[in-house]
Amino acid sequence: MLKGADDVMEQEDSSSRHGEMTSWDINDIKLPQDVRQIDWFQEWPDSYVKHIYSSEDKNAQRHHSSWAMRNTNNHNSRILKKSCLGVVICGNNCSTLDGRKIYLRPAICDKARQKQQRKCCPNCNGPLRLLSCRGHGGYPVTNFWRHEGQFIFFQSKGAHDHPRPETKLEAEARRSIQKSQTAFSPSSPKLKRIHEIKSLTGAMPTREALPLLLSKPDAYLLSANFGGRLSKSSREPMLGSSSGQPPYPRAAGEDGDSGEVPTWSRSLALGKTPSTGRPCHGPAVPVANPPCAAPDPQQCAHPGTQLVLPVTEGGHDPFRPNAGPLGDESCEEKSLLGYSSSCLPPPPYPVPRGGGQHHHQLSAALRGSQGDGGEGGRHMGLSYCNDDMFFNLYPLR
DNA sequence: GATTGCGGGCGCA
DNA sequence: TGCGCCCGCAATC
Repeated sequence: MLKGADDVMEQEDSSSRHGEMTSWDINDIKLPQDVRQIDWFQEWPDSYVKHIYSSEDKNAQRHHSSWAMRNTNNHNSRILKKSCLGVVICGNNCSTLDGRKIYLRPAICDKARQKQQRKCCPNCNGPLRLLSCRGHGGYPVTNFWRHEGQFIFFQSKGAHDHPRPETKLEAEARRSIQKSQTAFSPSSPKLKRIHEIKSLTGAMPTREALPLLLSKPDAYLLSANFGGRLSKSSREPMLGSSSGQPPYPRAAGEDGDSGEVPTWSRSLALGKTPSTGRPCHGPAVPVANPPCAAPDPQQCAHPGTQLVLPVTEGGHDPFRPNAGPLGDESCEEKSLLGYSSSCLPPPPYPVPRGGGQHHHQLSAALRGSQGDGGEGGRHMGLSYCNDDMFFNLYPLR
């Protein structure tokens, strides 16, 4: 199935960019050991890419991916194979106030996933639907991990044909908040304060009130460090000790993968920053009045405290013509997300491939809501961001 | 409770 | 034989 195309793409990836560096296949009996450059850990590997990580890289050690990847038995104990589970979407195809879609992270465990699909959309209370990944010849994208000596070889086969789900940390945060919602009674002082603020601002507080509900605020900072560049483990690829000539990590995105915006930006976009700044008055996170076609919006358990994570940029270029079974949805999703509501300015650096789409989305956001979509309030622009946020965030880089 | 890794087993091409 | 997938188990978080 599409074997030929796969091979071509792999050839392109492997030979044209790094020469001998990636002229290997995960199934090779012998993998290169003369690695001079190792890669930053890629949180969103996509397409037919290969990476060589340091065996010291914690994320690589744990075979992390922000895609929801489940273990697949390939009957080869030397090569760990994982296949993509896709993304959980709202069956109502609802949008948040600022036009973002619901892209939940599928539970990895089968039972948990079934249980998850019985739950309702956190935004409109509609049914959830699993949008499975078919980016590899109609089958899920597969990732392969292989530990060889001081390196961890990674190979991805297939291009995700669905939006990015929320990251693991985001999913955990969402669960924490949902737990918090049930833990707090309506008369809870914290909830009361949230409602007060809401009544004052017309929008949910994000940076002040939400942390009160979060059980693990540190997780957000962790999330910010999950991305390659900021990851401690990635910043310290400790390979020089043995080779004498340290194989410095290649730049993210150089290998033709998603080259995504650093995770911190997404995390910050989620209102995950510590409450150091003033509240961002954008529709950054919560949805007070979900503009969805829910059967009965009042079914929402706690409409005022629903946290609808922007989840991902969603703008993942897989919104290509073959965007899968949800043709119409994918159309609409093209205009999604981006920085428009993230309280975060665009990265001041050229973003590679994957990031390019973010840049593109941002440009669209800056242009306003022209083009597709056109739903009111979808692109709220950067006026919602405050300058403090801007200047406080960039030093993080 | 959820995630992760492992391995047995089955069906298909 | 390779691949995709299901299932169960154990360890871990």
